[in-house]
Order: sequence, then C-alpha cells, then structure tokens
Amino acid sequence: MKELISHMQKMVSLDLEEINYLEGELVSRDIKRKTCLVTEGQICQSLYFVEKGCLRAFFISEKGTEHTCQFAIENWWITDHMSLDNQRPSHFSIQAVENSKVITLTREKQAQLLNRIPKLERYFRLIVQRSFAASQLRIKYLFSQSGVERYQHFAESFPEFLQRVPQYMLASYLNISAEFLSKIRAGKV
Amino acid sequence: MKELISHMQKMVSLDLEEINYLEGELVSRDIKRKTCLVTEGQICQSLYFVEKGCLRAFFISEKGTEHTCQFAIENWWITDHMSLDNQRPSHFSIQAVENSKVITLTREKQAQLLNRIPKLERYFRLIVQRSFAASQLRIKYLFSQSGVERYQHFAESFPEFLQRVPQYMLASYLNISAEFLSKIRAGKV
DNA sequence: GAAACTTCTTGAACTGGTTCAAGAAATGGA
DNA sequence: TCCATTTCTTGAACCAGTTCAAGAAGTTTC
Repeated sequence: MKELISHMQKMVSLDLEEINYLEGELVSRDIKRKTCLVTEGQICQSLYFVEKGCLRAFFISEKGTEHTCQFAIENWWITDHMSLDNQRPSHFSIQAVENSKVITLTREKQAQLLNRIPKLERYFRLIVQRSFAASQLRIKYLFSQSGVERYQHFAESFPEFLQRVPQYMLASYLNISAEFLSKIRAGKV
Repeated sequence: MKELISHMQKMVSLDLEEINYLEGELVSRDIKRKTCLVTEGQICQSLYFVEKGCLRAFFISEKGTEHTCQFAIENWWITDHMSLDNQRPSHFSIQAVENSKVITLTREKQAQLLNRIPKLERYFRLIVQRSFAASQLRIKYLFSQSGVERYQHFAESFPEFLQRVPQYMLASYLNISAEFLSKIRAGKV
C-alpha cells in the first residue's frame, strides 16, 4: 500500500488527510502466478497497480499462439484502456507472470478518488503518458530492430527481469518464436 | 480554434470565462506539407493538436529507411512524450503529411493552462488514454496480422484516409516495404 | 507545356525467421 | 524421490516479405 502512496507522492503532493483517505479506500491482494485478472472478451473493469511481482497483457492469435504485448513490474499500472474506457470487450487478458501483490482499482473507485482528490488527475495523466511513451518506443524498436537485436537490447536493458520470465513468454513479447529465441541464446544465429 | 474548444467540451465542461481564456492563449498556424515540427535528436518542446490535415511521427532507421509510427488526423494530439516529459532528445520527427492547420502547445503553456484550469488535467488524461489504447491495439495487430492483413484491415477501417497519404508512407506505417504494398494492391500476393 | 522530381510498379533472387518434430532439461506435485 | 507436466533445445525444410534494378506513371515547378 505504501508503495502506491509513495509513487503518487513523487508526482503530486498529498496531505495526511488525503493519504489516510487513500489508505482507507485501496486494498492490496496477493495474486498467484498464472491467475488471470482480465480475460480476453470480457469487459475490463479495473486498473491494476503492481506493488510486487509482475503482470502481463497478452492475447491468443487465430493460430492459437500467445502474444505478450506488455509487462508491468513494480510501480507500474496495467489495464486495457480501450475496454475500460469504452466498456467494450477486452482485446487482452491480464495475468500474473509470478506470484504478485496487486492493488485493484475499479472504474467506479477511480472516479470516486478523482472526485475526492482532483489532483490525482495529474498523477494518472503522468502515469499514462509514461506508458504511452514506452509503447511508442516499443513500436520504434519493433520496426527498426531484428529479432536478435530486440533480444540483445532487452537483455542489456533489463538483465534481472530476464530471469523472472519464462523464455517462451519473453519470445512472445519480442515477437519472435520460442525456438528462435533458443537459437539466439545458443549463439546459433 | 473552435475545433479544439469543441473537442475539450466533449470531455470537460468549460464556462465562458474559461473558453475566452483559452481562445486568448491558443494560436492556430498553417503548416505546409512536409514541414517538420520536431526533428529526431532535438528536444521536443510542444504538443500539437490537428485542427485540419494530418501530422505523423516517424524516424529514420540505421539502414536509412523511414518508418512511420503514428499518424494524427483532425482532433488528435501528437507529440513525443518521452522527449517532452523528460526533456531528452526525441526519438522521432513530427512532420506534416499534407498542408495542415495546427495548434502548438508548448510545455510551459500547457503547465500554465493546467494551473489556471485544473479540470483540463482530466481532458489531457482522457486524450492520452485514448492514444495509449490505440497504440496497444496497434501492437496487437502488428503481432497477429500478416502484412497483407494489416493493409486490408487499414483499407477497411480508414478508406478515405488511404487516399490522403502517399503509398510509401502507408507502407512504412504498416511495417512493410513500398514494393510489397504495390504487389498487395495489384493482387500479386 | 516541358523538364525535373517524386511516387509507384514489376519480376526475380534472396533471406531472416517460422514451423515441425523429437527429445532433453527443468519444475512442480504427490 | 518419482512421475507428470512444462519449458527449452536442436536441425532441417519452408515461406512471407525484402531487396534490387529498371522503368512507368504521376506531380510539381518553372
């Protein structure tokens, strides 16, 4: 819980009353590895803050293969905005990659918090800006780097995270096959 | 000018005083086709709202090929948030795809507007959420569709827009070569 | 209206990565 | 500790898309 308050305070100043209010409203839960918080096709009703662990957004293609679009580690939020904001069936599932501790913020609860503490509009704007920026950069790398380069770039940028996710999942995030990733790691390409 | 006010009012209510204030602060400019508003490597200092026409964010790869990451048509904002928010050199250039009418909002001016009309925090949060959602969906399509499918999907979704952009630019947005797009259109694949 | 420039088309050779199948290695549960 | 399940590895055949070069078609400028 204090991780989120702390995170918020990096971007907006909160007084004691506001902090107490937030602590009274927000609930942290343990989520077991592989638990789905959102299922593709359902309407997404919440945003999720990762206190500890990792979540991911993924979908299953028509061919039946899994593609991971996004990971969220500590201090990141994750949701399907298209579904949450428009109340339409989600294009993604959201799942725990490892045992995690997560704060679930329903759409109604967020509206309530923003009504009560309007300066959190700024917090959430800054949060989504950061996510959007990361997403744009990801598209740049998808366009400009080969599969090998994407893996190398990821390994250099996030060496510790590399150990935390199954290789098939990382491959699906990098948009390469699991077999190809194996060959990259074995130095066979 | 009234397009932007109109657009804002779809998401937040503005009284006459606020509208007059905004009209006094915002300036609309005509931008000639091919004009760059931001150059890769420079620090991005503004957000851009498209009243009429079209802008795009693109970059040049190490191989010298252009890749278009994002288009912004009427009623969309475009910027490089990574650069604007962190004051770091931009990963993208932003350019007019056709003669356009654009409102430029500097970082300072945005801060001033948000200070004076805090409810615009909500407007910008909703705007960025929409952009981020579009970007996530784009990643989904990049992962799950072949080049042919991406073109067909785009042609079905935005038939009029198709006529407004050069084919080589569309190809670079769909992450296929211009020659391949020609062959798709000729029914040769 | 002509010349210069830009955009689009086409065929063929090439290639980066996929797919498949089989089995090894690692992990989890009883 | 053993068995079941999941994850990873490997080689070879295959393919979606790229690249190159040449030229056609369209647009812009003078």
